[in-house]
Amino acid sequence: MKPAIENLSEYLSKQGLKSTTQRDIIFNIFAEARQHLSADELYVRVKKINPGIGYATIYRTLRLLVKASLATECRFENGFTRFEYKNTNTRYDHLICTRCGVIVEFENERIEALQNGVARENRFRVQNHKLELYGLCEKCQQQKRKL
Amino acid sequence: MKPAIENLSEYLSKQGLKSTTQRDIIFNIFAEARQHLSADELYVRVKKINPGIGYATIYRTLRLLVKASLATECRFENGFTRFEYKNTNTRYDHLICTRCGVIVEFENERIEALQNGVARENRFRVQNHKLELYGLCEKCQQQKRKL
DNA sequence: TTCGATGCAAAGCGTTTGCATACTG
DNA sequence: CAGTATGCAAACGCTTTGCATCGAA
Repeated sequence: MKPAIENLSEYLSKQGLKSTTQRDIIFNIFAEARQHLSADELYVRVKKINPGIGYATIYRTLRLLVKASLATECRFENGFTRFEYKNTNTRYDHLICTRCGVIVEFENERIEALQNGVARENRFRVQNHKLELYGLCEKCQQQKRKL
Repeated sequence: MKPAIENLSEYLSKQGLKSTTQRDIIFNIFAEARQHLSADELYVRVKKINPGIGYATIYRTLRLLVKASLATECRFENGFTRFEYKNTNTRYDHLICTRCGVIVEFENERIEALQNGVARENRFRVQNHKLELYGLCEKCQQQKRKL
């Protein structure tokens, strides 16, 4: 895992890439959201600020952010893909409610230690991992009981 | 988790659905493969036995198998989707080589116990989970060293 | 004989790309 | 000024669907 570069322009100048209004807008909205966004959700929000920005730029910028380690792409079950702003507080494991879609991040170092053990037994060198627990959040459990 | 129905015709008759040559061929090839197959890989294999079968039938049958709890759909990172034959030996956790794509299944009850603990703390009721460790398998680590 | 299942082709969806234009460094 | 970034629309890959026909019960 490379350390995240905290700001975009640093990455851009290091790579000889250009800083543009669009990239700034997209990155700011994305970073401020502090939640998992789909490309489309991001597009809608960006449009409100600058309606001229196209879908392609959203996707291109998201890929750029992933390369810059400023974002992570998560493909959940049911086909939905979300992007997540990545900073030092980002957790890589998720609880996902299959009813309302709420996502809770968590981290558990004992689980991670066991994962590393499993990898070692299989002579794998782990680069990254993904742990997702699908189920019902508290609210949805209650609502389901009422039905 | 519902218990897997070991054979397809049992499920079909229970649901008032029809048993067809196509479903039999697809299911047999799928079950015999005993490995993760993409819809396309399955299609190619099925074509060899009965070239008349169309893509749509593959997809429709796969969805049927998932409903029947005879298959699981796994969406891995990098966008590839695989279907996995589900029987009592099926493990739900995977080690995935990011270089050659090999998939190793594993199971670790200590990890699962910790997962349940995390869910409980967050008042989630877990329905199913997904644990994927991405990295390099032994062979690919060695090959990379040579380059 | 009825109603589900099939094959084909077309549509759908989310994402990527080619190209001419606009802008940054 | 050179070369990257943009917006648009078209292309893309994978999956689903509409429809006429076929076949199992």
